[in-house]
Order: sequence, then C-alpha cells, then structure tokens
Amino acid sequence: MFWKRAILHVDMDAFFVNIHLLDHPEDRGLPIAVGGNPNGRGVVASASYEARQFGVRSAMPSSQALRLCPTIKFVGHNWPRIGECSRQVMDLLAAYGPLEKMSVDEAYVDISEAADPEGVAFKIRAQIKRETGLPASVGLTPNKLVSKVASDFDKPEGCTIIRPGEERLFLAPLSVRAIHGIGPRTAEQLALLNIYKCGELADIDLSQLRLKFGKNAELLQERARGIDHRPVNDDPGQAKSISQEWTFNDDIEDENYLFDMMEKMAGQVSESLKKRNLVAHTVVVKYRWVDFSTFTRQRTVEVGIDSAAEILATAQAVFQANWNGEKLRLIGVGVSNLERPLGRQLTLFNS
DNA sequence: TCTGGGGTCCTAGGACCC
DNA sequence: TCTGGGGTCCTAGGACCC
Repeated sequence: MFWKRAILHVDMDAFFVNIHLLDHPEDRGLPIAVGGNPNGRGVVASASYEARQFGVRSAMPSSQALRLCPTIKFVGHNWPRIGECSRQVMDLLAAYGPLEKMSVDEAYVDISEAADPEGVAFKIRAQIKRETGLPASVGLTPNKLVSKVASDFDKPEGCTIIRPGEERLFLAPLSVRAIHGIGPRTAEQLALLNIYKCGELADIDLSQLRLKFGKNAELLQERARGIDHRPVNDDPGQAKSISQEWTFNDDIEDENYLFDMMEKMAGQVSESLKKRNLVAHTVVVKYRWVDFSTFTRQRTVEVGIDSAAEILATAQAVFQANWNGEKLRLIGVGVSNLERPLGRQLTLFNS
C-alpha cells in the first residue's frame, strides 16, 4: 500500500488515571476518578474504565459521579508526574517525524517518510507501553481529521488504520459529533436538516447546506467526506493568552476576599508571562454569577506590562467599574495581546 | 443534579481615521 | 444638508477542544 501522506494520531487512554495506577498499583481494578472534590464544585477529569461502567464520564460533576458510583475513589491530579510522563511520550514520538502536540496526552506525527507507516503505527503503540507502562490508542490515516477519529474508534489500546481512499466510507456511519469541531450547537443545526451521520452530511446538496452555514458549508461537507489538507505543524508558536480562574466552593460577595484572590492570580499570570519573556497589552477579568451567567471585561494599555502589581491594578480597576456587589461563583484574571518586549533590541540598535 | 480550568478561533458592532 | 466606502483596533460573547 502506497501512502502519499501518513498522519498518525496518538491519544493516551485515561491518561491521568493510568498515571495514578503506575504509582498506586493497589488501586488497579477499582473505579477511580481523577478530578475535583465530590463534596464541592469539582468535575471529573479522567475516569477509569471500571468507573465508566457506572456511566461516569470526564467533565461530569464529581458529585454526580459519586451518586452514579458510590464506591468510586477520587484522587487528585499529580501534575509533576503528568508532566514527566507527557514529556516521555512526546520525546519518543518526535523521533518518528514532525510532531504537533495538541495537549498533554495527544499528538499528531507526520510519518509520511516512513517506508512502512502501518508497521510504524503498531510499533509506536507498543513502544509507548513498553517504555512508559501507559496504554495508548493510535489512528493512522492520510490526514489529521480522519486520524483523530480513528484513534478514538477502538479505545483502549486500539490501532485503527484507514488506507488512502477509504476515508469517506469509514466516516459515513459515524455521528457528525465524531468530527473535531462539530459540537452540540452545530449538531443541533444539522439535525434541523435531518443530518445525523457523517454520510448524510457528505451526501447532502451543498446549496441546502449553504442556507444554514453560509461560507462554512463547503468546509463542513469536506470534513464529513474525510478531506483535510492541514499540515502537521511542529511549531507551537507563542502563547496568545494566559489566564487563571477560580470557582469558589461557596459563593462570595466579600470584596477583600475577592481582591486577595485576584492578587494571587495576578501573581501567577505575571510569573507565567516573565517565564516566557512576554508582556501583555490587555488585562481581562472574568466573572461568573450564581446563576452561571458569565461575563468578561477587559482593558487595553499602551505600554506592555508583566508585573504582578500592574496586572493587579488594572484588573482591580476593571473589576470595580463593573461589579455591582452581587455574589460571585467564579473570578478570573487573564492577559492577552501578548508580545516580546522590545527594550534589549532597541539598545543594541542604538549602540 | 450542577455545571473545572486553560486555551484557540470566529463573529459582530462601535469608534475612529482617511 | 445629506451622508460614500474601506480599514484597523478594541470589546464582548460564543462555539469548541482537552
């Protein structure tokens, strides 16, 4: 089989849970969830396959998970270990070709140069298990879009290969929600046209699709047909925004307490900016009221800033101009409009 | 029954300028 | 007195993803 383009998508299985099990083998076989406090406002980040049998899913409120599965064991995130394992997996993958990291537990690798891409797919999955002890699923197809679907097709520890020319047939029976970028809202819109499966979206008359989706119609249909020309991009580029937010266990209206929180968050945002050698021109404050309605208010400043004091002062000014004293369930501080500071280069030019 | 945290990208309207 | 078109920047919100 000749592969003009061979794109591998690697997706770690229940990553956070399986890292926990590496260090706590005694928990193997139990229903486990990594995530927030079930007595507070936490959600499930990752659930073991035993917990999933009870209907527990990621992004589900922890309290609901506890109700579905009263024997479930909640454990916290071990961020240092997660970072370590992620790095180990990514380093291993980078040896095979250009690597695009999508998150701690997911990446694309362009293995078009390999003599036998299908062999490489199996080899990589085995190598990850051997060297890290962690299970992964992989999808190999001619493009990113279909590989992403393929890696999810046979979890856990799957290896799904869709050969050139088979993309459209593979997608046809699957829900449109399987396509990366089609979420609940878009699926709802498609349902109004009686479209539920990729095959139906692939076959519908384009002019009908245009009525609802305008210039996006063409792209939407191409996706459903398994067409995707996006290259694997191994340059992550510079961050576009940095933020910190916090949901309170009990709704807060104490201004001093809110200011203390903002001070902590401004400090962390500042640290992150400095570590990346960036300055920000815009400060964003985020609020969420008790009824879950959410607002953001931002202010742009002429001179780029990175200090905790400047970020805090701007955030507090924005906050005070917009807060009516009502109870909040969340507050957040962030920055955007980021750039490299220019000071040094200018000095060099002048000398 | 309640709904985290950290991001990216897109759209739309208003201000402002030429 | 009536009233163009285009471009850029900023703000705010929303969809979506892991």
